[in-house]
Amino acid sequence: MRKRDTVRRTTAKEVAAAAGVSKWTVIRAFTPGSSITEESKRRVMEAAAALNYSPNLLARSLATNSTRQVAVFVDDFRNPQKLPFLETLTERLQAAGLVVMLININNHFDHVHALLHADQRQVDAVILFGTAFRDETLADRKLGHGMPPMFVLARDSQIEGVPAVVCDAELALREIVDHLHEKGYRRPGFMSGATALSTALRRRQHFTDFWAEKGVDKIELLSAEKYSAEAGATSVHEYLSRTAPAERVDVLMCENDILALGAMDEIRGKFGLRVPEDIAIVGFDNYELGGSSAYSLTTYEQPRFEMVEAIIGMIVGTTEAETVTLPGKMIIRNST
Amino acid sequence: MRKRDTVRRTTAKEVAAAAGVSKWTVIRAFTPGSSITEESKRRVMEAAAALNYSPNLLARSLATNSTRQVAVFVDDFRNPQKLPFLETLTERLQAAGLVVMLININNHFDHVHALLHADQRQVDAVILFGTAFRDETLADRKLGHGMPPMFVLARDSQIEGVPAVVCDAELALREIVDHLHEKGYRRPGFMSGATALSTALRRRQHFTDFWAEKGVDKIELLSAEKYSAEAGATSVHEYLSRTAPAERVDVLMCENDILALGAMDEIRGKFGLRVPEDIAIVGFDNYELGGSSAYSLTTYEQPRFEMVEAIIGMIVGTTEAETVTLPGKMIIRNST
DNA sequence: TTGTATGCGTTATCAA
DNA sequence: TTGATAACGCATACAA
Repeated sequence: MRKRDTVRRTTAKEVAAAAGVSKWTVIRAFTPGSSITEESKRRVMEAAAALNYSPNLLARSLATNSTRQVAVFVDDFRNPQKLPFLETLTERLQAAGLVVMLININNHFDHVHALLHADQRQVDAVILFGTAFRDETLADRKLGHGMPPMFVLARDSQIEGVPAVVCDAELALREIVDHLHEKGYRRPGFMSGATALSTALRRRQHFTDFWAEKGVDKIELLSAEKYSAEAGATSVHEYLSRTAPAERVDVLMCENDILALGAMDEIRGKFGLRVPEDIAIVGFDNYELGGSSAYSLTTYEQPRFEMVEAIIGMIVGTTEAETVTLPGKMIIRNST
Repeated sequence: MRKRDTVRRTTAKEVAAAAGVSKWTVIRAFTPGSSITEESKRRVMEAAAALNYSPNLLARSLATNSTRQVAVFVDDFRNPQKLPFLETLTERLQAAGLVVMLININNHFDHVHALLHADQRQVDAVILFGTAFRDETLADRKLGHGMPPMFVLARDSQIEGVPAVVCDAELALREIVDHLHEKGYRRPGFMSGATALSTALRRRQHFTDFWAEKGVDKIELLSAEKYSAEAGATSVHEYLSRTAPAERVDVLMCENDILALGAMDEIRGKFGLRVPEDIAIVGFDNYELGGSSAYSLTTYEQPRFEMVEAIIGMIVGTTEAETVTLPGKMIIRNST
């Protein structure tokens, strides 16, 4: 590992010597609200400026037992929706004096390893911001005690004592189904990404339930296995290939925008069908490109800012955190 | 700030007591290559497992003067290309035993603040992975000494002593211009995102130079100011509105895919023109969605894996790092 | 208000 | 090989 310049960081001790006070007075000058005379503070600050001193956060963390670092676990970098969320997360956390450790959860470094590692680094909190976490492994009792507080973002949490911040799926699906029904669609289909996930199952269940309320019991279920444009295309390709035109769905709801865009490409490009005349498409997330005239995708926007604020409130809050469900916004465009 | 469970992490001292050895022996058991008997190690490891001990990385960092944390500065979350790069970066850094601190550079927290902060946290290195850094401010002498080593990813570096890893722009633009010329285009345009950036200027310069070599001296220059689909659309809209059809470019090269996709939407959607028949489009980055049949965008792919490996090599390397230029790959699709 | 002693949990160095 | 002493830079508690 390359070494930083030989110049060491100046310490409180050195500033103290320069200012002619004890090092504890230097500490006080840098501790808001501590008792110190104006004169002492001024002299310390002058010496500090001259020596280019600033407190060593590492040492502070060791002494205070708080790093002001938050680990964010991500496992799904294919979903471009992650990016605006990461932007908002980092921005708001930084504003709160916290900094993000971005942890890539994958086969080589799974969430159990990651959690152990985050604990070793003494992070103040862990945000689970992925799709494919298996709740059971995190609920493992070995991990139960002494670990940093965990929170789930944009997904359900089945883990005891681990609250989540989610977009209200029931409300979202109700609005979507209402809209589709009103538009006259009657043969709905649902494409899910990861069928093993409780969040995915829940959305699908709401979709089915609300259609049932309207007297539509037959829901075509497609499974893309993953969340990518390619997976969406493959899944719809397989479906259209094996289904006679008269039997096909008239509207396909995809679990997220990326699946929807992939499906749309395949439907129009490879099969020469029209959207929404032959098959209408609905996504979820309101990814920027879905709004382009090339797609004009009807979708549902998660309340990103509110969600991020909520999870930060949980992290910096002092009271016991509880799962929060926030309403999103229906975005109707030309694909339905 | 919420406190972690009252259960404190077990320390080497406690393990030592349980195993009946001194705490230094415990440390040795966890230090590969240190001299310790098999028997001692076994007893320590047993006690450690029973007590659920693992070394505190914070304390280690303070003692060794190395945090094994790398700060990554990002200022441009609109470009989806950031996501795969972040994925590769985190994955490869983690494999090297390093972890990413993701820093959002914006108006409230500029790169000078961020650098000072990263220094306070004693990060082992800083990766500049944005578009709009102003080189001058980072070259400021106040920041010159004692700061962590800095490296620039996917952009030129004008900063003395700060090496960069970039995709070979000269090669890329040569291949692109060759391709376009071969296809018969003769009235080229270039849309840049941020005209103030040296990297942007360089690409444009190569584009102009290579066309000049082929006897084409007139290059239409568009400026989108920012890097977003919307900015690309607005820019091309303004251009087409003020330019008579006969005067228009026959091919428009955009500085990145997002600009290109935005421009393409506008050209086809609002102006009813065909791509590539009326205007051909070229992007840069090979963003996944550009490959969809809705766009089928001709573009240029940066050698992401090689670039990441190169920058990690610089970080963990012992010899003086020098700017590395790597060849990318031309991706020809139907938009040209 | 200011200075002193002690602790945070490791690593580095030396002596046994 | 093992134990002991010092150091990393700051914060907390207490005494002056």
